[in-house]
Amino acid sequence: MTRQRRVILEEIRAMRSHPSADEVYEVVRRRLPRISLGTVYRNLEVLSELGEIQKLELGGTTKRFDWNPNKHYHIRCLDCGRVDDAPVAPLLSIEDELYGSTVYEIVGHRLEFLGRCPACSRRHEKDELANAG
Amino acid sequence: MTRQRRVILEEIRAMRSHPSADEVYEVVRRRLPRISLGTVYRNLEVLSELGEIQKLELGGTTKRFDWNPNKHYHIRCLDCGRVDDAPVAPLLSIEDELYGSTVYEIVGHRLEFLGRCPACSRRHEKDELANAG
DNA sequence: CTACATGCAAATGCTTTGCAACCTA
DNA sequence: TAGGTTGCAAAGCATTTGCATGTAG
Repeated sequence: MTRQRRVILEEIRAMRSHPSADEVYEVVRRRLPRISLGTVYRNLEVLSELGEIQKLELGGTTKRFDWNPNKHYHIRCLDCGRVDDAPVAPLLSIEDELYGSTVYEIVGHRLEFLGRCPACSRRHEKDELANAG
Repeated sequence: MTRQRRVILEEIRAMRSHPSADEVYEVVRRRLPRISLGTVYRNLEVLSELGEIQKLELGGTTKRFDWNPNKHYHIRCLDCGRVDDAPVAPLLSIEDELYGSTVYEIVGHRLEFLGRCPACSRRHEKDELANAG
């Protein structure tokens, strides 16, 4: 556990959001100005393998990281990419529906909700009005 | 509707799989040797906007395309990336669980199953045995 | 004829990697 | 001091874009 790894973990836990590697880098840099982006990527990988954090592969190009390593779902804004936890209980038996009807060995599932956050929702309404007028 | 666009659509429908842009390119190239990868990307985008095909943003780095534009779920092999349809009925009311408990305007959801395809399953078992012995 | 589409190549954005120097246990 | 880790820079990969030319309607 190096200084860099410890600070990265501390900062992610302090943020309590769903930052990209680059966002983690920007925050950690305030405490460790000489840290490199590569180190951040490597440690985010290690920390998620250790089960300290969770790597999120949601839609879009950028991976995100979650201070909370427990299984839960997320909702993502289609306009700005903002991600929040989705307060929906895990679907415990959904995978059972596949037994017998797939050739795959089932390992898990991923559920993501798509929507518009309040800020983008307002902007969107305004655009609609403008287009209608 | 250019020759390129028509051929791309025909080939995706003939494949009936879940090809990446590059895989579409390789197949279409057999009929149109001078087509460019950029054209394939642009047309896949247009065709999915037209509702002729569907763009899939599953986990992993690569986007895939589906000849079937209707909503349905998929299962992806964690080892080789193979993708198949998941024979699970769409969850019609799952989004209702979010009403009132999220600040987002809900637009939809995405569900993906993760597993191991038969080929990788066999390979995995062999590895387990090797490690145990 | 005009607007849109193409081929090509360069650029983009995110992520990974090779390597020598550097810590940490 | 041995092995993992770092900073740096370059490479990798999927995708997008600028631009001059070509083509469909």
